[in-house]
Amino acid sequence: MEDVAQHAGVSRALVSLVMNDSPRVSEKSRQKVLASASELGYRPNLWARNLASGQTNTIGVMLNDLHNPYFTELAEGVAATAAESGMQVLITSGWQQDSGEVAATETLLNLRTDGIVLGAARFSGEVFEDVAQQTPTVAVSNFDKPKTMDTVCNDEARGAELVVEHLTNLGHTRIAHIDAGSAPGAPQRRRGFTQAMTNAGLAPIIIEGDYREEAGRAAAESLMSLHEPPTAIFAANDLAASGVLTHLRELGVDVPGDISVMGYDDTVLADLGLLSLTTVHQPRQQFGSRATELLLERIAGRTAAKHELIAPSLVVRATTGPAKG
Amino acid sequence: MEDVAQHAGVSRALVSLVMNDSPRVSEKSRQKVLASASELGYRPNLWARNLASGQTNTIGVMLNDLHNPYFTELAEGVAATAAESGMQVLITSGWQQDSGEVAATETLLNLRTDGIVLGAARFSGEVFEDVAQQTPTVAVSNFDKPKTMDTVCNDEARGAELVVEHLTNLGHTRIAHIDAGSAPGAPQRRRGFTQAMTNAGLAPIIIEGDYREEAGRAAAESLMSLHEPPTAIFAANDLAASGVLTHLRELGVDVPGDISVMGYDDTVLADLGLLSLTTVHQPRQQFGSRATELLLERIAGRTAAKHELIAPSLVVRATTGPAKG
DNA sequence: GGTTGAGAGTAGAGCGCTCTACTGCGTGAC
DNA sequence: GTCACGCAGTAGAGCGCTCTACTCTCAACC
Repeated sequence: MEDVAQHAGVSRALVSLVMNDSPRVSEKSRQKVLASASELGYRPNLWARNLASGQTNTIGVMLNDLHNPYFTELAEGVAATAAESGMQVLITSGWQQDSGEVAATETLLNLRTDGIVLGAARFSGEVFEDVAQQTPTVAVSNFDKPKTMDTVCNDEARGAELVVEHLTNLGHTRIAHIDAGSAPGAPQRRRGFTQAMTNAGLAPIIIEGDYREEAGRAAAESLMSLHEPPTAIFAANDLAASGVLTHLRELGVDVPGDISVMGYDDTVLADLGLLSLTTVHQPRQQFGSRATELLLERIAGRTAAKHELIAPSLVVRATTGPAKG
Repeated sequence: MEDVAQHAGVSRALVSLVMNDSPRVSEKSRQKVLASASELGYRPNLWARNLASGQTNTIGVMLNDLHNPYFTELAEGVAATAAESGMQVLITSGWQQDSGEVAATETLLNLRTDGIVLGAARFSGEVFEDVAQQTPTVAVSNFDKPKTMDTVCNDEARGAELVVEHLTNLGHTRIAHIDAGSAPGAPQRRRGFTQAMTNAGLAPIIIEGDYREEAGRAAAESLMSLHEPPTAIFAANDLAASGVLTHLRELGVDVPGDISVMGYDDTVLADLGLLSLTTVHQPRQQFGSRATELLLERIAGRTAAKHELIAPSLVVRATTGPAKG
């Protein structure tokens, strides 16, 4: 910077003004400085800039896992909205471990980003509430409503309701849900399912499982060996639904002629030709962009906590049809 | 920091030493400082630390796209290897745009990370060679061998060779390849295929396509309407292979009884029960970790460029079998 | 008792920038 | 001719840390 100032024959302060697009600079000196800068290959040192200005113009995003499209689409939403307000985005990942999440968050905290969007899988409340104490924070997750941060989450109950509505409209009454125990989102989904079934005057059938394909396959096997198998299966997620479809195909059961199958999440799998899975779409990017909007509000000074639910939508493909008979 | 020093009754310098685990500190004052620090909720400001120390202990990773598991697994490899040497990893994404890639790289450059791993899709050589001029750089991509940076890339030719070997061993002679034009990796794959076929004394059949499912479906349609359809199809990637399988199922063609199908990449799709696709596995994490090793060497002072190929491997599942007849 | 030296700690400059308060200078009003 | 004011630019302190060079203390040794 010193060099640039000298080369252009001005003060360091003026270089700084130019680099920050200040209006207080005449066109002539702006050109002069810009020319010298590019000639000398000068680029402002962000560390120094942020240190001096006390703000980083950066939003930190902590994601549980980069493999999971759920989280990366979330990040994409954050990036898009952040870009609109001229903010940078820095991503750290917990690589699927709780301890990694904490370390990754710690990194962001040390970096003094203006705010943090948490894409944590599980919510170790204590830890993260501590974070929220120190910097504006918005969490995208399914958990309680902490006072120190905002939350954005999928309306899982509504999602389960959409499933039940769709299937009952098709005339199904014996509907089974493969649940995923205490995995993220699963309890809410299960509760929503039970509620919606009860409201419809139907008896919910629930079978244990998890979010993996093998679990779907195993659950389908149990369900099909029942005295009176269900006519529709609502899997924990798309991957589990894939397991269900695999097993049904092996049995020679026609989908959706004999049995309807639904997934959840609307991942890339659901759209494959061989699956064409009817499923529930979560607007993941919207989670990210809404979270960022809330974060910007917080950075601007709001302190009261907001908690928002975002409504999912139904995507009908080829695995659901009228109930048989 | 000032506060901590005062609270513990020591100098700022000592606090700094404690925070950096210096051996020059007595156990007693270390405890004292640590206690004060946690009591006051002090955490070192990374910006200031890096500014003062002139090094960041951080590796930057620029990825073309976070959606693509190829890139995220690459990042995972980087993170794992970087962690071993106590380095932090910061990720930026180009969100699938060439301009985004440049901007994301620029961010890392401004951040003065100790080095950069480039996970660019296309290689706009000029731009990135410029980057490599300014900081140690390793690229993971399929392109030429620039002098200013190291490269790690998949041995696409070997991958195609594996495919041809596998299929010819099963007795196939009419093998078609759906290519993906000039998409990343595709030309190398096509060349490898042609070469391997020629070496085996067979005539390569090549049909145009791309990396999407629909392209696979369309290509399969063309191939099956040939006077003498191939007995094996090697798709551009797993997604295209899925399109092929979808079309073949609609036609009632038995896979692998009538026709064998192979994908490429070994993505999560390939392992789905309904696909069970024989494919070629790219050790993506290994790309990342090897790239990081090379980067660390460069950071340590090496300047001569190294260019490494990493060998893929065959994953046999259920879509390939002996040639009919 | 004096010297040496290792160990523990400190002072203070400096990293590369921003930002507040200030200086000149030219212009227009009276 | 004088004063006020706005514009362009500058000086220099300070952001929170590290790091070099230094001091001080105390134990060991001759």
